[in-house]
Amino acid sequence: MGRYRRLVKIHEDTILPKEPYDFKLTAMCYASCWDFDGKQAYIPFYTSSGMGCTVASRGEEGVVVSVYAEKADDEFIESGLSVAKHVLGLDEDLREYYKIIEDDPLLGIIPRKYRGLHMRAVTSLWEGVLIGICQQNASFRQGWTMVLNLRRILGEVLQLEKLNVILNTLPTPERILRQAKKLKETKVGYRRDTIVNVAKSFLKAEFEKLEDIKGIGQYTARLARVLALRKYDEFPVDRWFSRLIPYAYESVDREWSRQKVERYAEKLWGKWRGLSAVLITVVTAAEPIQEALQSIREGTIDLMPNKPAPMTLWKYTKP
DNA sequence: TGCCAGGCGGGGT
DNA sequence: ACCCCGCATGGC
Repeated sequence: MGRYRRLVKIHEDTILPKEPYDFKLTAMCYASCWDFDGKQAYIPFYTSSGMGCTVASRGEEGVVVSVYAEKADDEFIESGLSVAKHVLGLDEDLREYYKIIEDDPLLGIIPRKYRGLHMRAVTSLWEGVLIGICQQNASFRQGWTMVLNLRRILGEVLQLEKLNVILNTLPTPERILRQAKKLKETKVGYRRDTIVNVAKSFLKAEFEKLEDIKGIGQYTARLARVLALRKYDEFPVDRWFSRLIPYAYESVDREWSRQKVERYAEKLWGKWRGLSAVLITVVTAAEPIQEALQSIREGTIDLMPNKPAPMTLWKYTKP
């Protein structure tokens, strides 16, 4: 413990993203200070022979992608480039989706004012699940505090040579189990049992669907698949959406059932509904439900408020 | 202080 | 197929 992994630069490339594409907006989406610093996006990844990290920034002709790794090995280059494409959605074609949400009362602002914003994905299903568990029965603020604690206390520490950058990754299942006692310090509370159980299941790879694992229900499983696989054809329904969707789209001031929300989302956004779920949290700044309803009512929703939100988290976290 | 919050499973009906 | 409760933590 306490040791840094030093990574050196082994490759650089420029990738042309599919338009419409805005690098900065995408890189800052749900990014902490370890994921985006205002210019560069940092994307750590694992391979069978060690750790790597891709650093991406906007260049003249496209997105400049540098691969850092523990060894100069082609395996890292391949992984680093494909992880960057996936996480930043460089090959994702949003033209059809943007047409669908053009006149959407919440999401319409994206094709109009924030064109080129894609969801920033995570690198693995495991990471998606970990993030999902931290959101269970917690506010945006508390949930992300837990995620950042997991990284700070249990994560791997990477040092990128010559960049003077140090960043913490989410812990692997192995690290969770090896240091299960330290989980207490991360303030995940009773979610600790779930996290340990899920780590074991991932290590043994002994499940067909995420929902088969105790502690993972509809919401967490769907959110994990949206974030990690860009599997957008399911809507992760929670209490927050059950209040917000009827309020924003039908002026109904009471909660809908999960099934009603799911069917309504399918009608509005079709196979893109999972993406809509994430982007609705982005445009509403993921405020607690009462405040979110108030902002909608008063027409004051703001993507980039002067407080922690999906698009501003990177400014409000400290290493 | 004593609720309450982007879930979940278990145990009741 | 429902309803209800407790679970740990932080914020107000």
